[in-house]
Amino acid sequence: MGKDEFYTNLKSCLERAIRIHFPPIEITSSDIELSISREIIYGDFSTNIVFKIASLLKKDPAEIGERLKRSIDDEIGKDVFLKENLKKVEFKAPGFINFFLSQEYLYKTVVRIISEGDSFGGADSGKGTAVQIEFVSANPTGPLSIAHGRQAAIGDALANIFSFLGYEVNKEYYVNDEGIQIDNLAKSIWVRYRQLSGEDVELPADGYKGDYIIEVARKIPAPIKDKHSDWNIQAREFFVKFGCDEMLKIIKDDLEKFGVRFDTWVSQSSLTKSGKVKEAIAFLKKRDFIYEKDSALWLRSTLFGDDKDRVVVKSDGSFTYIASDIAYHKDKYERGFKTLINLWGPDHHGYISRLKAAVNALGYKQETLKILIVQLATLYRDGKIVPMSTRAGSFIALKEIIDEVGKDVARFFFLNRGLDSHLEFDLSLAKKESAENPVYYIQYANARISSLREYAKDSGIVMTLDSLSPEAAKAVLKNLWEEELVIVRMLQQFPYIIIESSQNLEPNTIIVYLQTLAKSFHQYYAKYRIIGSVPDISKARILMAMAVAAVIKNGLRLLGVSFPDKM
RNA sequence: GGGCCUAUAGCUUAAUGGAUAGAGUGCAGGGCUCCGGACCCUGAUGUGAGGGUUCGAUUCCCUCUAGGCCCGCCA
Repeated sequence: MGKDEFYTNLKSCLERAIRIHFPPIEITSSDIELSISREIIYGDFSTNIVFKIASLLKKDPAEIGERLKRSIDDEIGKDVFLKENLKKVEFKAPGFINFFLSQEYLYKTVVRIISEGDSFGGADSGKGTAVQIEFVSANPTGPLSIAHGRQAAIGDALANIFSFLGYEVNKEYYVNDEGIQIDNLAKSIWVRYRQLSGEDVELPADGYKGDYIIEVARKIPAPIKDKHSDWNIQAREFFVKFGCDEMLKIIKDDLEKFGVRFDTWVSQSSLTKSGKVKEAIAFLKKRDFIYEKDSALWLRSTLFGDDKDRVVVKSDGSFTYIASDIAYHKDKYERGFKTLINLWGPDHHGYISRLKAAVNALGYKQETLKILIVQLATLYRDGKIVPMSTRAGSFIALKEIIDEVGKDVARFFFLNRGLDSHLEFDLSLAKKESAENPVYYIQYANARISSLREYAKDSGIVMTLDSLSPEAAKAVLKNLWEEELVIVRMLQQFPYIIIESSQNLEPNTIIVYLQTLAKSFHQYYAKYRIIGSVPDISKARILMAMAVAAVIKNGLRLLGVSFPDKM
């Protein structure tokens, strides 16, 4: 969890208390879990270490808990910093020790949030480590689908989260511009282009039937018009290039609409042409991880946990897909990335062990390659499944979804559940719900606060940290009541939430947090007046509200969702 | 046949092995002459089935049931 001063101090204090008062047991630092309390009544931080000690010593947790609590109190008594920032430590049955933050700490937190603004919740724990996230990487044979949308939303959010934590993040899109499907695309465009010139040519049975192919064919410049009347090598070469370029334009356009921008685009053909695939195989051969059988070249992936060895060079001399992927990942590491994160669809899960084996054979640690399987997104309309076939041309593109429900709702919808769960996107439901989507609930809290600040200004209360020194602000904040401090206690959790979300690679964690925070604020708002007759109370409450807005904005920004001042 | 993912309220879902399983939506009621009603309050409905490990299981293991996906010298 967090590495900030308070957290580290508290944890080492806890460790000392255990070491000193329970010397016979072996408890390492990693055994001690100190986490954000699940409920505010259980304090701000909790540990369940009592259970562990009790079970090691075969004693009653109640007895251990009381003893440990006293030890912790002693240790805190010796530490000026903790004494100031902690209000109380309690032992609560069945075996938790809960830590409550002091009001002093909470006042400081409000001031810190307002002064740090956009950067509150971030950290430099990444220390500029180069991390690459490769996602979407859809074949350029059609517009992006709903499944790609889900990956795009997740990949982009993860990239934001890592860069917020101080990592140097690269977002990459791998373009599969070689192989049978691309030939098929080229041929389909060629057929449409011949048809547009009035020829009677039939689309092959497995050709791409979508209307976008006709649109692409229409874009073929006039000088080419009658150049490729036959399907031959020259035609193929031209239509592959032209088709990929045009499809990538469509894909980039869709992504742009969705607010996702990639830093780099790497194509499979560029790896092949540069000789990197050959090099990678030669490299593995030198390390003796490649052998020949049935006139094909095989990778000894079984040495690294794969079920069977894999062909890398077919008997006809051409490369398999894994061959390009080996070269691709070798190239990623050579570009200096320390951690690689790949987002894949579930249809590729069987591919994980072979790529990990390959990475291992290349001499890199498997743990540096994290492959996240993003489960499918199935599209429904009126409870009925909408078939999604690129080839048959019958599908709803991501673009249409964005057009129907808007970017914010779409992104939120995609992020609002765990990666592992299948996502059911019912268009009719999404449209119906879009008016009352939870994303608006969160955005609304921020809009309310913006308007509140306008109102405050009109009432003659100007609140900025420029007009109020941190010391003066802290003095004003003494007017906060218990219910307001509960909200502040939630605000101070934000940096830990970000870290948690980066550790479990789930942007969803942030959404859950933001919803809870927004709820607390709305409840509070309905119950109390913020701008009232006592100026210092009004000021304190506005400062609290400003801090809430800052946290909501930072959270939404990481998710790629907007936070308008007016809605 | 082998493997991966999933199963929580009518629906969509949350919960690093911990405390009373938390929300939204829907349903039944109620709330601004007021800083934004895209809001708030009250109520009912619950972990697919069966075993096991553990002080403690929605979470881990096994079996079963149901759904999705994969198992090529395709990409």
